[in-house]
Amino acid sequence: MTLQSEAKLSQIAEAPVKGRTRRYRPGRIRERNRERIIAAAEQEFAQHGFRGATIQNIAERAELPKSNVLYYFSNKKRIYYALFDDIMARWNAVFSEIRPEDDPAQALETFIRTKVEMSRRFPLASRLFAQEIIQGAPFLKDHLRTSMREWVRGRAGVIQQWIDEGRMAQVDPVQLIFLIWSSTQHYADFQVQILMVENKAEYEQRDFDHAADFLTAVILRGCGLEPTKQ
Amino acid sequence: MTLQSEAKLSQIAEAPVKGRTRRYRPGRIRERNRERIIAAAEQEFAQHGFRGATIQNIAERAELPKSNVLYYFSNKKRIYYALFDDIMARWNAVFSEIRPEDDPAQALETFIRTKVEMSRRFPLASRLFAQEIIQGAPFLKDHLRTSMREWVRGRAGVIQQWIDEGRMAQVDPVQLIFLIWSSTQHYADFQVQILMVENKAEYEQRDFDHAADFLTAVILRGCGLEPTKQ
DNA sequence: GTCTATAAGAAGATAGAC
DNA sequence: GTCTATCTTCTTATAGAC
Repeated sequence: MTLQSEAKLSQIAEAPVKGRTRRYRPGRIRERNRERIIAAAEQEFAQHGFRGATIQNIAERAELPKSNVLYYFSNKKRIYYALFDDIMARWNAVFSEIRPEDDPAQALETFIRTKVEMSRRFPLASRLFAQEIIQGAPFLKDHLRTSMREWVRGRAGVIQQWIDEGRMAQVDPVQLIFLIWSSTQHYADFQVQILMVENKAEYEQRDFDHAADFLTAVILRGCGLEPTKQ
Repeated sequence: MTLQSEAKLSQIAEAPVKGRTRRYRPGRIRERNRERIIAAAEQEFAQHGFRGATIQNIAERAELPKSNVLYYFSNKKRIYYALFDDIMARWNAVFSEIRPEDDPAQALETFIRTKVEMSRRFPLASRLFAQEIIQGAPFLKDHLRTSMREWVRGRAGVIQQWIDEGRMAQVDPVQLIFLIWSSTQHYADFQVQILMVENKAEYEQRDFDHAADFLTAVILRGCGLEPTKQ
C-alpha cells in the first residue's frame, strides 16, 4: 500500500458530487469541514505521531463530533494520507530547482533561505514529516526510495558539476544536501528546545532572518563560496 | 512534576532490598529484567513517542509478560523517566567540554566527531530525545530551561571569546551549536531517509567517518578555520 | 448530511493466586 | 518474585436515528 495509491483513493473521495449543481455551491460545508479536520489532524499527528494521535483529539481540535471526522475520512489512515497529499504537493511546488548554469553561491543561498522560510511558515508539516521518518517512514518509504532519491541524485549531480568546473570546494554533494535539510528543518522540529535555550516565548521573523543569515554565511563559506549580496 | 523529582523516585525504587544478603546476589534477576525492559522501552518510545508506545509492545520486545513490566516500573511514566535518567547521564558524561585555552579548530572538530559518534552508537537515544522535543518536551522542559540552557550559555561564551580574540570568524555562537547539534543528530534521527536516498540497507562505520569528515571540513571552513591534522 | 449510541477491542493499571 | 485474571477507561469504527 503506497502513498500514491492511497492518494488516488482520497482524491476520489474528494471528487465533487455530480448532478447537484445548486446556486449555493454544493459541498461548501463539506469543504470547510474537511479543511478544519486537515488542519486539526496536522497538529495532532505532528505532535504525537500516527499511533499517538487519536481521532477524538482531532475532532476536538476541529470542534466537530468524532463521528463527523470519520464520516469525512472513514478511517485514521485516510486522514494521515490526506495530510501527506497536501504536504508533498507543497514540497514539490516550492522546492528549490538548482541548475548547472546557475551561480553556485546564489543557488545554494536560495535553497537555504527557502528551506528556512518553509520551517517558519509550515512548522507542523516539518514536524509531521520528521515524525514519519523517525517512526521508520511506514507511509513514505516508497516516496523516499523513488521521488526523493531521484530529486537528490539530480541536485547532487548539479553540485558535482560545479565542483568539477572548479566553481566551489570539493565537498560531497549528497552530504551537503543532508546538511542543508537538517540545519534548516531544525528550526521547526526542535522549536521548543531552541525557544527554551534562548529563553524566548516564541519566534519572531527576525529570528528566522538571523538563522538564515547565519546558515548561509557558514555553509557557503564552508563550500568555498562568498555570500552574494542578494 | 520535573525530571529531577521523578528521577529521585525511580532511584528509590531501584535501591537494593536490605536484609537479604545471600550468596547468589539478590536482585540479579531483577537487574537483568530491568535492563531488558529499559532496552525494549527505548526502542518502543523512540519509534512511537510517549503516547504511541504501549506497555504491551514493550513487554513483547522484552519477552516478558505485561504485568512483569508493570511490576518493575508501576506505570508508563516511570519507564519513560527511567530512560531519560540513563540518557542524560550518558549525555553529561560524554559531552564535549570546550575551554577558552583550547584550539578552536581542534575543539570544534572534537565536538562534531563526538556527536556523530553518539549518533552512531546511540541512535535510539537520539530519536527518543527528538520525539520528546517534537512533542513539546513535556518531560524535559525543565531540563532544557535550566541545565541545557546553562550548558549552551557556557559553550557559547567560550566560542565568543575565540571570536573576540580573532581566532575564528564572526559567527553567532549559539547558532553554531544548533548547527552542530542538528547536522550530527540528523544521521540518527533521519536514518531511514538517508538509507533510502542512498539506497543502502544499513549504515557502516565508514559512512559515519565520511559524514564526520564532511561536517568537520564544511563547518570549520565555514567558521574561518582550517581542519587540524588529528 | 449530521450526530447519538454502541459494538468490539485494546489500553493502562490492580488484585491476588501461586 | 512472578504471572493470570480482571477492572476501567479509552480507541477505532459502525449502525442507524434524525
